[in-house]
Amino acid sequence: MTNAKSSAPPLRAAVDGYRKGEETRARILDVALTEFGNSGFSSVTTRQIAKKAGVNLPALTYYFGNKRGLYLACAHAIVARYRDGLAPVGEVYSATLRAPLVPDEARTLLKRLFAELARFLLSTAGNQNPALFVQREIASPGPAFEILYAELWRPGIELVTNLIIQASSGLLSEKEAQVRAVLMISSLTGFLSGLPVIARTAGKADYSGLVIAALDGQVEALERRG
Amino acid sequence: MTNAKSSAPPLRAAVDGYRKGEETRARILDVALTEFGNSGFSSVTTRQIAKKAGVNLPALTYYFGNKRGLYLACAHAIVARYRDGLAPVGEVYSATLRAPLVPDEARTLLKRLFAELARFLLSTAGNQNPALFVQREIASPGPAFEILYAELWRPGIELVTNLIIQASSGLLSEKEAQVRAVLMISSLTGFLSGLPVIARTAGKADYSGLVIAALDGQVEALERRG
DNA sequence: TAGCATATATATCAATTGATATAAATTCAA
DNA sequence: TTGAATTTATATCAATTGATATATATGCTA
Repeated sequence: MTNAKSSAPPLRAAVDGYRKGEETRARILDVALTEFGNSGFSSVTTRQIAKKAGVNLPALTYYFGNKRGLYLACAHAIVARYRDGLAPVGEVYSATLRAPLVPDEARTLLKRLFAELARFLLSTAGNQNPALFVQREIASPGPAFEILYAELWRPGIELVTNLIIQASSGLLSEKEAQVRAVLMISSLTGFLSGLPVIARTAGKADYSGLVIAALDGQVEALERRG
Repeated sequence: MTNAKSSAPPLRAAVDGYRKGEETRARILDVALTEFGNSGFSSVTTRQIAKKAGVNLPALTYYFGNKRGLYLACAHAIVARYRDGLAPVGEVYSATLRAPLVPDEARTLLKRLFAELARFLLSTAGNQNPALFVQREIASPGPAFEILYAELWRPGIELVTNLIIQASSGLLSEKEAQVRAVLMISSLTGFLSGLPVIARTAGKADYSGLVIAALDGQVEALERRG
């Protein structure tokens, strides 16, 4: 006996037969991703989301249980989106685990990693900014903190820290490398936050090239032996 | 005729005779700074603030008009705090205006500026994080956006951009320099957001030295002629 | 096409929240 | 000390918000 009430499905899973339902589910999630990402959990009302998604209020409950559930679904979607978007650099991760790297290899991997990350974050369409969502949740922990911390933030920092240590041929301590890792990643997400504001004065150009160049410079600037 | 109701002062200004009032006003502002800074405008309720400040609800209205007014007062307080905290580097600002700088001078000034900024931001007591407040407001504009943008963000970016251009002896374009400026400043504020999370695994040590060293490295890495 | 699971819509509830009317208490100067 | 200005407290309002009970419509399969 798992559930007393077997009528009225408590939650709609992401996979099912009925096509229509999955579409509206996706539409709601899409809007929620945008709204929560831009304004945060408590600034957004369920009615706003329902309206923008073209559904009525109980639909949110029907598909996601409650507001918190919808927020968590967004977090999971973001994690998945990162995994997809950064699949090309999956090799980087495994490479660092395989064996110690020559410093120059580590630098190359770092550059590739940040280039891919910058491209991914700067290209996400529909003014959905997954990085902003994550940043907000890290800065002031909400319902989705644990997921995003465990699935994205911590592994990301660890990977970059590890690569930085190897790029410096051990010149940098774990702590020093960690500080640099956080600074570099933060610079990217912070840049994204500032982008709409920058676009006020400067044009709304494509910044990925400039950002990648700057990050390359930072990698190059890491302490090296000799 | 400025005001129909001359009874019941519509807002308590910051300066007045009555001592007690100014104290509670300051206490409310102090709590608001912490709460808004940590959680943002709409996550914080006026009751929370009133309770933590040891006053009752109408006190907020009495001193600040409404929630928005209190939030704006926080923004102004933050601007003032920045001005005070960064007074030592006021010279930097005037120096860049005086005359063109030799690249090495610009680098020195940049390092000093970031060192002071890092020290200031990493040392603000009472878990009040002015940078987080500003960052949030820039990332998703709220009632205090215009103030913080005009008084802090824009001038800060412009100053750093200007210094970076001079440090690179004109090798970097305005846009390239601006990207680097945003990245560097963002890295610092982003680091602050992540600090509580970092302190989870690593200790809650004093990071200002490490951060300043890393930022120095970034300044040193700026393109230079020859 | 019959019938049941799925999906959408209406109306409404209870709690929270920002705000105010109003009264009591306190402070300070003459 | 008196008295007016200032400050604090009580009680309450109206709007918003998340959530649900309930009814209707739609889609899929046998």
